[in-house]
Amino acid sequence: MAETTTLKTPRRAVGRPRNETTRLQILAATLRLLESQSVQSVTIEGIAREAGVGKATIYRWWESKAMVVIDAFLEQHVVKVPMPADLPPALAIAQHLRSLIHEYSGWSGRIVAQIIAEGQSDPSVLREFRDRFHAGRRTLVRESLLAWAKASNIPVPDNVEALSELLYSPIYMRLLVGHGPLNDDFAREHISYVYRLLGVPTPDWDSLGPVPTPARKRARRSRPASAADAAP
Amino acid sequence: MAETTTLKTPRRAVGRPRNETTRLQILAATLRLLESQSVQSVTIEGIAREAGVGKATIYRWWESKAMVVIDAFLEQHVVKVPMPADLPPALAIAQHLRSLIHEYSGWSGRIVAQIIAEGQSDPSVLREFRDRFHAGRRTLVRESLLAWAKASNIPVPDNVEALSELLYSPIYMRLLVGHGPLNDDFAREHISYVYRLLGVPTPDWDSLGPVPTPARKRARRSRPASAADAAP
Amino acid sequence: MAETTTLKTPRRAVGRPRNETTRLQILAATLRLLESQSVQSVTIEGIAREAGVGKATIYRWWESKAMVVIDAFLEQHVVKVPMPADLPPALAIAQHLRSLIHEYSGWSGRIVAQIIAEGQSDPSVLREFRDRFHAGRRTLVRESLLAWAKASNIPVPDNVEALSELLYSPIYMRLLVGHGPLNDDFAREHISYVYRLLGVPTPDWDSLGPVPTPARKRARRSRPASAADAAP
Amino acid sequence: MAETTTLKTPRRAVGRPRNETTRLQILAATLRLLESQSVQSVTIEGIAREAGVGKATIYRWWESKAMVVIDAFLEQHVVKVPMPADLPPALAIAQHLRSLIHEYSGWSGRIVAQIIAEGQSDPSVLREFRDRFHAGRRTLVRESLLAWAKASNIPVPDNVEALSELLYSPIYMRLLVGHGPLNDDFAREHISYVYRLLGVPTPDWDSLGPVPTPARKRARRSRPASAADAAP
DNA sequence: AGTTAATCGAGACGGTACGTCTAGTCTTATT
DNA sequence: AATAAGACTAGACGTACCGTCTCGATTAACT
Repeated sequence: MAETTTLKTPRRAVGRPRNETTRLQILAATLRLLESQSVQSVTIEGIAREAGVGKATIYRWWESKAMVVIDAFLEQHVVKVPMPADLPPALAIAQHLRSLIHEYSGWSGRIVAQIIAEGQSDPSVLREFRDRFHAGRRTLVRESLLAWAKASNIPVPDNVEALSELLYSPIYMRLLVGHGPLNDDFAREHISYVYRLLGVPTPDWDSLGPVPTPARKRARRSRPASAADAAP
Repeated sequence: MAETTTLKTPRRAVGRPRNETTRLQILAATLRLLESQSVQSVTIEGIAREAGVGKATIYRWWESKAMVVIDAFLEQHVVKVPMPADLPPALAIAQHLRSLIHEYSGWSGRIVAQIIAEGQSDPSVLREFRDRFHAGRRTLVRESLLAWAKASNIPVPDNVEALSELLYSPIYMRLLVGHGPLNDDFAREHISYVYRLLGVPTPDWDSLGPVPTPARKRARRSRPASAADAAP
Repeated sequence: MAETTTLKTPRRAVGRPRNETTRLQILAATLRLLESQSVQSVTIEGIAREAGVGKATIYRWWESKAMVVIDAFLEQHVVKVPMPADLPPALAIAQHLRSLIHEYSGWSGRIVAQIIAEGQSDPSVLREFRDRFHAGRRTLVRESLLAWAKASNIPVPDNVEALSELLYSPIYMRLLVGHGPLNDDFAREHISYVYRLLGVPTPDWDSLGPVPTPARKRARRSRPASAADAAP
Repeated sequence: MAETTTLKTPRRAVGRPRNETTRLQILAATLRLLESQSVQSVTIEGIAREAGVGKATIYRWWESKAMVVIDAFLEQHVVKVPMPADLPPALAIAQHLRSLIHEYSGWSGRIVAQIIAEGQSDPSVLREFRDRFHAGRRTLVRESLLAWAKASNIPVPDNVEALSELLYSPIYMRLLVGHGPLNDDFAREHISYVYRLLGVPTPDWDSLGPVPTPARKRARRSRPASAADAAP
């Protein structure tokens, strides 16, 4: 990404240095706009206006609107969906997926979906999405799956990604195609079926406790655009 | 929607009737543009120009650019990915998925992905996509799965859609997130793992024959925008 | 004009004859629109809509919007500003001019001004205006002036039109340029000065009675556009 | 103390300053178009195209097409019709009117007429016309008339404007209504009749010399629309 | 009574302009 | 240098009319 490179190179900071406040204003303004608009309908002009910043400043540091959105989203999205460390792999993964589904059912899901959407006509956005959203999560899950495979004898494929994909894809497909809701019923149905296929007992849903809603700061006041509104 | 006007109703047909040629010109022009541009970068103005048609004519019959694209795509997409009727369910489904993966690896996939992308900021587009692309396919697969379940004793879930989703989602996710290629290796890997989980022998890949490439009319001359360009 | 020609030629009235009601509907609709809009902002489309009539019907019988407006205006403008017949020429002319000024100070004046305005980019409109509005009035005044010249010995020019123009022009100029109001003070000032120059006693204003406001049917509800709103 | 200096200059001049070249391009393009089209048929889009300028730039600085036309016209109309300073009032006024008639008989007249026409549906245009075309001229004539009145004993009215109007109006009425030509014969006829009424000897026409055609830069190549094409 | 020709409503259609908006780039003054 | 402000070209937006053009349905006068 753009502004993260500055640290690496001990650049001779000639001239006025970059104003960090400005960067934060831009990201904050972007989030503010995303509370009530879709990524598509947000414009760089609009962000500049909202942030009280020159358009050129945005163009200088980000190569596209979607990149600003990604930065803005990650800036506040500190509460990433974690992989519970204190549970056995089977439960940890189940809980993780459940949290993800819950997370994606709201504002965050809309943003993620719209970032992927932007990526369909801009490969660099999609790459950025993969690198900064996806890669980490994927690694996390792979490790959990490998641990699980070592502990039990579930039929893991040669390429463990195939199983990972089996677990993840239905969530993303619902997020993007909206052919069904992203709720706890779906979570249970999906997870327990896969576990059944794996020959593993369905985790006791209630013992997992409530969906960990870790202090959502950003209320989804008026959802942006709202695409995938469920379906029969 | 536009041209789906119920023919059964003996419409008053007052005023000058719609010109079918014009409709076809618009759809043809749209396809022509989509060969070299992304859906996002195609404009209604551009379609009108290419088709030699007034903008208002497009606005009169379609409520958004994406709707035109959907119509245009379906108009030529006569070669839908079929469900082979002469094969046993297990093989038919495998072959069907394989065809779909192949189909989505090219121009069609890019268009479908970009339609879904448009849908992220316009619910009606997503709905239209589901109704006209997805619903039919889904029904087809469900019936095949039910036939299969009756014939063998694979562990079908209560809701057969859960299995359907397991089969389909990884394809759509690759299409949209681009974390991996949509090629025959993926097809084999994905299908054989799910079949293994279902306790069914992996279909003999070679006996399925080559991917049925049924007379592709529309060559993907210069791919539109190209999003999900593989990944590490 | 269009529909007046039919009478001359004993045209082979084959086919469906023209519908007189339609013609009246169009003219009535036009007047209705002119009560709240300027001639410029009235459209043929709008007239057709208001009259519940096909656009082509208007195009068939009138060659431009302005022609419709002229017809519509004259249709109701039966109460033309008359030349009082029972008064001596000096008084008749004074009274006539006074009436005209009063007439032009309201809705009628706005319409006349806007017809002349349309005429600036369409010679045929201006010609029509002259033939149907102006010619009659001009003749009337010429005759009165000649009668007056014969009766008294006012210094009439070789071309009596020059005097006519002196009397009329200031009214039209105020109507069109709006550098001053069109009210009774102006009428008095203007007429008495010209009469003074002619060596004729100023007519006794009060003896002329009130401005003859002959049963204005058409209230100027909301004036169209209103241009010449007086000035210092 | 310090901030008083900043307040001195009212010109904030923040942001990129206006490009004067652009302004001139727009006005030049407007004049170029007006050589072959009527004001009505000129469009802002057309001006932008001709000037090689964005539409928004025009909308930023002018509130209507007519305003651009007024600016463009005045930009080149440096050769205003002057009031000869070296002649006695009677002759100066005669010469001035004669020049004006000559001026208005061509391209300039058409433009002025069409600006007034635009003013009939847009009060601000008419106001602008009065302020920038008319006011100066009016003042000039009033002063000449007052000087004349002081020098001789012509019957000037209480309000000197009434006489001014008598001299000017016939010219404007011919310009706008086109019931007669704007040529030297008309000039002579009109002026000599008014002078006769004023009890002043008709100026010796030939001694006035030819109509001062002061280096017309702008040839009227193909007249715009041509409205008031004389009349019987 | 049937034929014929024109009228009329409705509205589709290719154009064109509207006035607004945003994309990116560029210019100036300020910090 | 970096920044805010904003001018600038370019071009799409969606709407409104233009004037022309089908349609189908009427409506008389003339076969």
